[in-house]
Amino acid sequence: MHSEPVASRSADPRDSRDTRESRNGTPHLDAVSLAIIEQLQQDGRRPYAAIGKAVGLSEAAVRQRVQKLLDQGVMQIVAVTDPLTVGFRRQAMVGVTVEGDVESVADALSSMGECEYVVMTAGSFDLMVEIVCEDDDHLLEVINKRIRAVPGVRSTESFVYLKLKKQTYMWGTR
Amino acid sequence: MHSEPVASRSADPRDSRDTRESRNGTPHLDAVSLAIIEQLQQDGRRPYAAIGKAVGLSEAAVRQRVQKLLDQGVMQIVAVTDPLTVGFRRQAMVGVTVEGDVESVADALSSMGECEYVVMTAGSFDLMVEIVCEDDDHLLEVINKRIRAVPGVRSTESFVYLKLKKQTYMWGTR
DNA sequence: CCCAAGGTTTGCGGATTCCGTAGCTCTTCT
DNA sequence: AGAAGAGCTACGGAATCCGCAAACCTTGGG
Repeated sequence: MHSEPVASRSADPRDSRDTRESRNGTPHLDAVSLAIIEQLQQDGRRPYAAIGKAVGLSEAAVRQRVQKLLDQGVMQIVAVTDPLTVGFRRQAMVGVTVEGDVESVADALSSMGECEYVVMTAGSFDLMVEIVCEDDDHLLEVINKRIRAVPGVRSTESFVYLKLKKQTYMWGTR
Repeated sequence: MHSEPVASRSADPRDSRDTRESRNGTPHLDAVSLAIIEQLQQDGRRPYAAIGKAVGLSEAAVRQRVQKLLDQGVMQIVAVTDPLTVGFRRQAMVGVTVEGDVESVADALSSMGECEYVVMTAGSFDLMVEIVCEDDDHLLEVINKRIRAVPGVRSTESFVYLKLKKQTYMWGTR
C-alpha cells in the first residue's frame, strides 16, 4: 500500500477549511474529509492513526473529524449484509406513483420499519422503496395494506428479490 | 442500556455450533452471530468486549466470529453516506429486461464500477441496478453505451434519483 | 495594524482495546 | 477409546482510543 497522503492532490490549503453549507443544507465536505470517508469505506474499523497517515493528519484530528461526520449524519459506520443470508426471506423493490405531495408520502413510508431504503425519483415512478420482510405474508401485508393505505399513493409495482448479486460502497475509491 | 445477554433467548447450546450450509451455499448463522451482527449494525466500531457483554461471549470469541463473518463475506463493516452529499451528482435505479441467461447479464453489470447494487428480481424487470455517477454525461454513457451494449439486455428503464429520504441497516433490531 | 474570538490541529499520558496464542471442552469420526 | 477439529476462555504485550491543554490559523472588528 502507498504511504503517500491521498489528500496531497489538493494543493490549496483553503480546501481544508471550507465549511460552507450547500443549497440542500448538507455540509460541504473538503478533500481531507472525503479521503477519510474513502478510507472508512474500505474498512470501517481502520485505526485512526492509519487513516491519519493516509490522509496527512494526526490521529486526534482524524478522530475528531470522524466524530463530527457521524454527529452531522453525513456518514455512518455499520455492518451490512445480504438480508437473505440472515433470515429475512422476502425482499422487494417497490415503485410508487403519487398524487399530490410526494415528499409527505416519502416521509410516511420512511417511518415504516420494513422500508429500509426510500428515494424520490424522476421517471414512471415517483418513489422507489426497498422492503425487507420475514416472509410472504409479511411482505403482502406491508405492500397491500400499509403502503397502499398511505394517502396520496396512487399505485405500486413490486419487484420481488430473487438474488442479490452485488452490493458495494466503494464509489469513493474510483 | 441493558446488560442482559441478547442471545439468552436461545436456551439450546447446540444452536451455537450449527454451521451447516443452506441450499444456496451461504453459511448458516446461529443466534449468537445474528446478535453480533445486530450490535455492529448499530455501531460498526463498537469494541469487541462490549459486544461480548451484550451477546454473552468473551472478547476473543467475538473477535474470532467477526473475523470469520468478514472472511466469509457474510458481513462487511463500512462507512456509508448519501453519495449526493459527497459529490456524486447523478444516481439512478435502472430496471433491466433480459433475453436469455439473466445471471450472466447480472455478472456483466456487476463488473462495472458504476453499478453499486445489482439484484435479480421477479416482475416486469429481470434486474434492478443502482448506478452512481459523477454527472449527467457520465450517467448517460453508462446507461446508453455500456449497459445496453451487454449481450442479452433487451431494454432498460431509468429512474433518476432526486432525493434520498431513508437509508438504514437496522433490520436486525426489529 | 493589532488583537480578540472561534474553529482546527497537534502532542501528550492514561485507560482501554486489540491481537496472538496456549490450553480446555465438546463433538465427530474411525 | 483415541485422534482430529472447531470453538471458547484466559492472559499478557502491543497498539489504539480518548480527553485535554496548548499551539495554530483564519476572520472580523476596532
